[in-house]
Amino acid sequence: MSDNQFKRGELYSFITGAASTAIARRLQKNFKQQGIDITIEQWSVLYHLWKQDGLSQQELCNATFRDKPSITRLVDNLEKLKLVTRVSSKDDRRINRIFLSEPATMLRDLTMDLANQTLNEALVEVTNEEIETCKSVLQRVYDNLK
Amino acid sequence: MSDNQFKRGELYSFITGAASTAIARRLQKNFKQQGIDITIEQWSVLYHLWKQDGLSQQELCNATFRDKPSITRLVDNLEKLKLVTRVSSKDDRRINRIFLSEPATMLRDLTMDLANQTLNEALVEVTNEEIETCKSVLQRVYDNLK
DNA sequence: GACATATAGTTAGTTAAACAACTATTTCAA
DNA sequence: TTGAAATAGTTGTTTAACTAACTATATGTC
Repeated sequence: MSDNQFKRGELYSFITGAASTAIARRLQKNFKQQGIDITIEQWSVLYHLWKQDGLSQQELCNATFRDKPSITRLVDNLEKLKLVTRVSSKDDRRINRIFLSEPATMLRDLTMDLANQTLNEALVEVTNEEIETCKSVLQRVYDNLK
Repeated sequence: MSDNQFKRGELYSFITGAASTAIARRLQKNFKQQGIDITIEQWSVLYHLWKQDGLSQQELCNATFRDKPSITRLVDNLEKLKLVTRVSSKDDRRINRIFLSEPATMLRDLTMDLANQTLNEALVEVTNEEIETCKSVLQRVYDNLK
């Protein structure tokens, strides 16, 4: 294996996403400690609905980088939990708009606080400048591949 | 929602791991195009065995950040594909050592090349200095949470 | 030596991701 | 206006992650 390959090999963590996995696991643990029984994936859907309620499933696909079957099943499970409801659009009956329930609305502030707290735990000893660099690089990586 | 929370909200991508997900998807696609029918998760196990053959399942857990059931099933599937074999240790019969098969050994160079190629696609327009910063930050994040 | 404890791995159940194949509805063009 | 193509969503199948509960083996202490 060439030196070049060896050096690249150190980028293994870029592929595995160890850091984001660790953050997601910690956030899940922090949710659980507060008695909040939703998955991080479900939370990520709620996150976008808190920003704008009534998104279609396709819009949720785009927002969360998930495919349509994934969103179908996440919405299925969120409906079972009575956190959202599907409402078929009158204008275009192919479209389901997803609306937050009262209990889901109430989860917003607490879970956002827990997300901030988790990020603070994660970013100890990381400067704002470094964070900006990471955000910028991760965005470029995403754009390069999409 | 306070300004502070709004700013933090932009760190959403740190939680979702959109960039590493995108890299993994692209690598999977590149494998498939070359007729290589293994998952990225299976590849990540082989990756560590290529560095050191005969690791125990527990050592694979540590190396890949996975829990024991996940490794049990990944090794199950790799065995079905005839890419590895479990060998019970004589010294300590609780331990399985996992050894690469001949076909798995042959996959090494091709898949490493594809991983490098995928990272090159991902890191277009990213400087070496930025990469170093990201690696360092992601490592600190991981260490902060483990 | 015996028993408590720790360690290595497996099994079961739920949730999620990826892919392919499918239905229903809308759009658009001949 | 009709029929092809595009769009929105669902279903089925396989693989994987996480938790909890489990078995088997080893360790260490009294």
